[in-house]
Amino acid sequence: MKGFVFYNDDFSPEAIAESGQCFRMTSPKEGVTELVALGDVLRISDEEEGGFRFSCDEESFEKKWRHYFDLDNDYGRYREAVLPDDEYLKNAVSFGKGIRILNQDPWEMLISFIISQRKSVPAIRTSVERLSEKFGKPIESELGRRYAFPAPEALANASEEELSSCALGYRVPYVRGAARDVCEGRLNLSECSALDTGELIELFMREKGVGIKVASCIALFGYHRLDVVPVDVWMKRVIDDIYGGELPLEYRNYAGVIQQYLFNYARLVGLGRGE
DNA sequence: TGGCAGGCCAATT
DNA sequence: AATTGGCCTGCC
Repeated sequence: MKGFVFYNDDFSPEAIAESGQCFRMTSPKEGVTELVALGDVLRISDEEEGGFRFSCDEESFEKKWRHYFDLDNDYGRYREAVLPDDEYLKNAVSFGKGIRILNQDPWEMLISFIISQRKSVPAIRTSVERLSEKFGKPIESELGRRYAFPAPEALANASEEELSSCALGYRVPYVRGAARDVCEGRLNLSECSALDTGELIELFMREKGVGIKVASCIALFGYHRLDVVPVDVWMKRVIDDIYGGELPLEYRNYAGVIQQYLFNYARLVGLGRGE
């Protein structure tokens, strides 16, 4: 059987797919996860004894996917550093073991999270998928034909009608504006990786349709700024209801990771302490 | 079946 | 500086 088998007990593709940080990763059936990312298609299947079979060769795993899934980072140390009396977070990290913060493409994050406002996760998936089918480059794979996330030029040159047909609603001008800024050099997505986190967020907030929450998602998921906490309605509930208005300062250097465990747990399990 | 979605913008105090 | 209404439309 071809592919490359990887062993790690702190890696759960299915948990990542449901964790709300990515929109093109799904589990068609138990033990199988498929994704389109970085212009490529990948399938991950559970193997015996906690292994994962990646549908790629070892070289592409080492060069591409190891970094994409942040597999060299030890998430155990984050979970072990949970404060002893922080019961809710203890439950959250235990429940969310295997979640990682992906290293996704900043451009895809910019557009995906502009689209995400006032949308449910399934609705976001629908929009991103339609955009890709309409404007993305086809990728022939063993899973069939898939479509890469569209290039900036493709969205910058798209008509309003074409974009509207992807269920973007009032976000059409936001998406097109951001695409044009990237294409025409007003927003350089490579150069801004040199900025410090505050400047990075500030820069993205200059885009129409990008506020503090969306900019924070771009910083965390597109630039791997693990100290950034995107505060959406769920995180607001957690921060207010569980922590009385502020996350403990002890977690500040990796608060984005803690956020991901908390967000995931609150959304999938609930806000009650005992749950 | 209507209300709600992982917000943001612009107008108004 | 802080508050509030309006916004497209898919999904449960």
